[in-house]
Amino acid sequence: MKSAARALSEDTAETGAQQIRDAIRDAIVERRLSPGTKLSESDVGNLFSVSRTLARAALQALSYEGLVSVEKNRGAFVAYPSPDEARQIFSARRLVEPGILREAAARITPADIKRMRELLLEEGRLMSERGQTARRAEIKASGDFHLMLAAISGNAIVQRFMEELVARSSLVIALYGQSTVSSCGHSEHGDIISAIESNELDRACQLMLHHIAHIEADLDLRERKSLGLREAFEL
Amino acid sequence: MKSAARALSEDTAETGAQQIRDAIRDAIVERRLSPGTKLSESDVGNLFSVSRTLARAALQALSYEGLVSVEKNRGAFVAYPSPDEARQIFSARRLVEPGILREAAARITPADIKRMRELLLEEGRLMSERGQTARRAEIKASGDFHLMLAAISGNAIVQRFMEELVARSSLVIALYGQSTVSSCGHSEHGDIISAIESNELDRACQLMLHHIAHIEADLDLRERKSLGLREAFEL
DNA sequence: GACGGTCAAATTGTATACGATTAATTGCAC
DNA sequence: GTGCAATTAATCGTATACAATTTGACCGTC
Repeated sequence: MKSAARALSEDTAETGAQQIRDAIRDAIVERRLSPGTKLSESDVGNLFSVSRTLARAALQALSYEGLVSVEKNRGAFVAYPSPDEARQIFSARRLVEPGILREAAARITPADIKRMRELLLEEGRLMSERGQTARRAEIKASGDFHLMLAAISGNAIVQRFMEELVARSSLVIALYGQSTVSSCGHSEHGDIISAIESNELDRACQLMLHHIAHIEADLDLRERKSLGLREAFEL
Repeated sequence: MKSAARALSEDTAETGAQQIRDAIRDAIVERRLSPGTKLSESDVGNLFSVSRTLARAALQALSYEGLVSVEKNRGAFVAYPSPDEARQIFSARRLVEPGILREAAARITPADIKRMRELLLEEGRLMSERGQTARRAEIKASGDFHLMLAAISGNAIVQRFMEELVARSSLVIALYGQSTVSSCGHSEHGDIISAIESNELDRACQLMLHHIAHIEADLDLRERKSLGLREAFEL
């Protein structure tokens, strides 16, 4: 759907920096790049065969999305969200997603529901598969559920906001997630769709809030300071 | 409060591009720059005595906030939100602001209330004054009310989102606003504070929604398509 | 005189170059 | 051998330079 949105606006293809940005973002969201990894401008540039100018632009863009943090005169790193940031991310999701759900439910079409069910199926299929590739695809699919709702809501601004929140959630889960299993309770997605379909709006919102709480509950957000040397050895 | 937030993070002062970005943003929000105005990279660079590199970075940053639109190979322009975009902006505000209000109410301190009351006083004072300078200050103060609530909510992510929404709202009002008077019904701000103070949370939310609806109602969002050539001449 | 195409001016897209800041390594003194 | 200081290497911050694209003008032709 992203390519479609890009196609219709034609020259929104813009500059090559966008492609690099998207590539790096995907790598971060799919957790091929770990939080804290240094992203040197030269390295990024060489990797994509462009100058530092474009690499820098891409990194700047990612910093606006909160996926990388650039420190003055030090460089860019894959963001390493603090426990507090993590809480804020999920707090923001609890704030926004019920509203998105209501908007989406008001505009959803049978075709949309069909596509969402297909996405769910794909998600389930990936869940049962083995291997890193499947795991990464699953991570993406699980986020796509929430993004698709945002897309259906028809509000591009809120949609972009959700894209940021979902991406950053992935980082948080990578850092603080405990269970090895999927980031999202898969069945909960299906329940939400069903509730929407049967017009039980309030219940759908409740399910959504529970779903988010469920994800957050799987995190271990204890403040393990970046280098707790003392405790790391003196235990 | 912005300078305070910047001061404590110290080297978040970052690059000179940030300053340029802020300066242009202020100019847009205070409506010294009209929607559609071209922002040539060279001109911006010369104006601030920096190279095109920094000017470009600043414009890119503003485009992420939706305040300027950069068209490939054509340049950057102060954003000219379409009626549909305008509706999305206010729809997003209706979606987010009640939640912000609830969060803020849960954490607000007497000191916060005092500061907000001071802001309200300042707002009222500016409202009675004459002149462009006062008008611009009033615009800013009226937005600051909503931003302060977001700040009190303690969620930096939601806060940033609100900053974007408020800034873009200013653009929309500049374009489609009808009444010459202030962008926001001033008294409504006071009512909201009072409701929060007396712990009437639901009523505060209702007031907020009405307030937003009130702003939107003052707009003339008839589709005057940028170049409705046909209708413009064939009538 | 109107239409079409070619050319020139201006502006953006990208790359490279240079200065500044930070981090690391080496060397020296203790 | 340890700790500090100065130097070196690497990386970022910014400016400049060149290539590509667009825009408006000029000119010839119909």
